[in-house]
Amino acid sequence: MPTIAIEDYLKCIYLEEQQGKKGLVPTGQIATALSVAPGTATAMVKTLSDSGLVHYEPYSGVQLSEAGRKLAVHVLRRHRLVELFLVQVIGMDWSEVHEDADRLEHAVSDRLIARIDEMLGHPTLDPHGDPIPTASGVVAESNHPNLVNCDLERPHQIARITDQAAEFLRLVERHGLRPGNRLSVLSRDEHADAVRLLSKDAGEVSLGFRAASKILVQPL
Amino acid sequence: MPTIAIEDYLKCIYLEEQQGKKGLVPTGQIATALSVAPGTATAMVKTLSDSGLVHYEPYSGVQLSEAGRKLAVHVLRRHRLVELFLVQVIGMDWSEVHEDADRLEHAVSDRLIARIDEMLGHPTLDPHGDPIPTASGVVAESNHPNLVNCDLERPHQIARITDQAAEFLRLVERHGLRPGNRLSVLSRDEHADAVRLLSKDAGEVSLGFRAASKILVQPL
DNA sequence: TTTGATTTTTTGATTACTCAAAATTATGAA
DNA sequence: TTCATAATTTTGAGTAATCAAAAAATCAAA
Repeated sequence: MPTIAIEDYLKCIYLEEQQGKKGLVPTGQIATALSVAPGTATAMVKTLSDSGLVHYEPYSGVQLSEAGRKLAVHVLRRHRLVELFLVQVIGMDWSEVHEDADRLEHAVSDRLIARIDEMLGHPTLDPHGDPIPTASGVVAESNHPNLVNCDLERPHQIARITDQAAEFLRLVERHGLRPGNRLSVLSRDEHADAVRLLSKDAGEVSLGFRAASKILVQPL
Repeated sequence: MPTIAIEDYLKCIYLEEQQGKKGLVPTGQIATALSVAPGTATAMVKTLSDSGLVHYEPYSGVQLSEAGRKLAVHVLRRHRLVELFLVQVIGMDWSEVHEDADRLEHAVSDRLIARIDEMLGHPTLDPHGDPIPTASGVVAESNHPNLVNCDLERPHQIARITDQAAEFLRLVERHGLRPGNRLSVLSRDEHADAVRLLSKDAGEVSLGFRAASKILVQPL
């Protein structure tokens, strides 16, 4: 039975593999993401490798094995279903469910997660627009543009927020940028590091490129 | 922040203090209840004592301190609210929620438990009839008779099942002895270790004294 | 290509929890 | 009261996860 730490590392490696497009995830990146010392991540990565959950290339990084990917996706499914459950059934705010889900994902049984999945009608997206993996481990990949590379002056609908940090989500919420809402990008200024947009909900808003790239949209 | 193990030990000591009427809970009893080696329980009890959560008398046993009791009751509140939630909201069977609750009780935040409490209308009893401690730590104590010492040939209502072991609850369920159901005790035979009863739901049933003592009732 | 900076790994320790088995203390029957 | 039995504690050891700091490897810039 995988420990909580192992589940956390696998989930982390999976998410880093998703965004950083390169092949291997360096141990330092894992350490930063999980807020542990570099040596700790190296040590853990070695035990993951010994268990056959990752392929580890010293001084280069790791990559999930098939077994590791399966486990990581299973954890991610629990996390995202729990998030949606907390919003839809418990009535919590979408911007504050992440921390709770981070702990519940290790405690919910398969039986319980199956009931939740059923109650919610086998949903495919969590409250942040992230895809919910199926019970068999399939993750629907979408390739929405983000606010940095989408068309200018064109109506879009917010599809997904790819950063769950509480402070970021609070900012996003404050500017009316929750998934589903409409907006269009007015202009971008690379040098000023600024993206100006018009939100149907909260009027004109300006974001840095870093923040803007975390908001995925769909042209209408 | 208390670890999961510490929460488990405190909850266990609390429950043992409740039923075994004597003052101190022996370490061996804790070891048995938690399925750990005797020496493990002794070691843990010492760290609990060092943290001021129990009063420990070597070779005699332990007793919760005020701080320990407070923490134990807090865990118990989470456990029982989660159990009721799983039955009422998720629709799980009352006889199978204990294991899930045993893990969720360490993962639900105060914020979440407050929402659950509100959703359920600030309930006072869990699905087994056990009292749910209040947020401030008050536990309503009741002293129902059980099937061994209640009046014979008198209609009673089942108030509480004081053993959450899955196999026991399945047996209880099979004989229609769920909380709320009606029954009367027909006869008892100390030598045969048998209590015969008439259940409104499932007809005549015979139980041993050990099992019968775990079922608490209320005269109608 | 050498070197200085960065990243990664190694080393040595620590905390939390656990076990098996030996040593100790308590208990109860003769 | 004594002694065998039962319960408890101690001892020695192991696993899992972590850190700080030293050592090694890699990378990039001159």
